[in-house]
Amino acid sequence: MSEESDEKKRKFDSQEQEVYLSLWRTYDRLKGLEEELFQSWELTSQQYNVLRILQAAAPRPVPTLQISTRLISRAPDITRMLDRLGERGLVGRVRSQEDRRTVLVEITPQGLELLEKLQEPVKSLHISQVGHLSQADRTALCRLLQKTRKPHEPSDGHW
Amino acid sequence: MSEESDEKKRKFDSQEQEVYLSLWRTYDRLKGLEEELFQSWELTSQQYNVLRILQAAAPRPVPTLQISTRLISRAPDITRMLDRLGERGLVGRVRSQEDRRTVLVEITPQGLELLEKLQEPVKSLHISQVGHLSQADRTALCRLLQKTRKPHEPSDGHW
DNA sequence: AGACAATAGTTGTTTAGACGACTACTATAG
DNA sequence: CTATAGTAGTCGTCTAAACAACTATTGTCT
Repeated sequence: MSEESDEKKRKFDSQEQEVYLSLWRTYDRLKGLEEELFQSWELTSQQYNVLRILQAAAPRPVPTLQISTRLISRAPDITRMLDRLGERGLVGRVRSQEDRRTVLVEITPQGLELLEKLQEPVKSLHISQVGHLSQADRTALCRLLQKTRKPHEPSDGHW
Repeated sequence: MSEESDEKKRKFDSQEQEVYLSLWRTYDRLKGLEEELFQSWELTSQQYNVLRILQAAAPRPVPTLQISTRLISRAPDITRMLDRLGERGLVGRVRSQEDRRTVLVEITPQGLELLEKLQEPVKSLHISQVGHLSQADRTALCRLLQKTRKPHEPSDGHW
C-alpha cells in the first residue's frame, strides 16, 4: 500500500507487501469486469455463487449455513441475501421437519433458467479476464494461488 | 463458481474460471487477516491506502481525484471517505486557489503518527499472509499477477 | 425431566460502496 | 465576449456488507 508521489519510483515496503497488493489490485481489476456483466442481469457475484451452489446440489436442498460455508467469500447476511433471491423467485426455502432450526434452500426452475442464460456470457467473461495468459501461466498461477491461501483455509474447507 | 454438492468432485467450468475463482478466494482469505488488523485501529484498508498515498506525497498536498486514481481499488465516494478521515484529524483539506474546483488533501501530523504506529503490525501482517511462500514463489506470483492484470489496467495507470 | 449450552437462522442497526444528480468552476469554440 | 462543454467535487439516495443481539430449537448433562 505504498504509492509514491513520483510514479517512476514505485516502492513497496517489502516483497510480502508487494504480493498482497498485487493480489488485491489484480482481483479488483478483474472483479470490475465481472460486476459489469452481472449488473446487466441485476445479480451480484455472491448471488450468482449461491445459485451455482444450489444448482450443483439440485434436486437436493441445502441448509442455509451450509451454503455459507461453500461460498467463496463469506456472507454475514446470508438470510437477507436469500430473501432477495427468494423475492425474485430464484430460490425457494422451507423449514426442515427434522430440525426446525434449519431452513432448507433450493433453486427454482426460474433460477436454473437464469443460470442457463448466463452460461455463455460468464464463460466469455472469464476468457476476457484471463484468456490472454498461456495455459502454462494459468496452471502456474492456480498452483501459486492455492499455495498462498492454503495456510489460511479452514481445515474443513471446500477449497 | 461451481461448487459441487459432493466435495470430492470439485469442478470448474473452465480453466479460466478456475483462475478467476482462485484469485477471488485467495484474496478473500488474505483480506480477512488485513481487516482484522485494521479493525483494531478503526481503519479500513481503503483508508489506510489513502493515508499511505498522502504520506508518500508529503509535504505536498494531493488533489482529491488524483488520490482516487492512485488507489488500489476504486473509491466512488472518495469525498465522504476523506470526510471521515478528516473528522478523525488524520487529513486536512483546502480548496486550491489556482483552480477552485480542486480540493487539495494532505496528511496531518496525527495521520503520520498513526501510520508510524501501524508500520510494524502491517509488516507482520504481510508476513503472516504470504511469508510461507519461498522468495522464488513470491517473485513468480507477482510476475503472473502483473501479467494477468496488465490488459485490464488503464493506460495511464500507476500499476 | 429440567437446566443449561450450543446451534440455526433472523432481526435491528450501522456503515460504506455505488450510482447519478447537482453545484461551482474552468476550458474551449465561435 | 458569450455560450457551451468539460471537469472537480459534493450530495441525495439506495443497497448490501457487517456486527451483535435476539428467538427458537436441539443436544448434553445431571
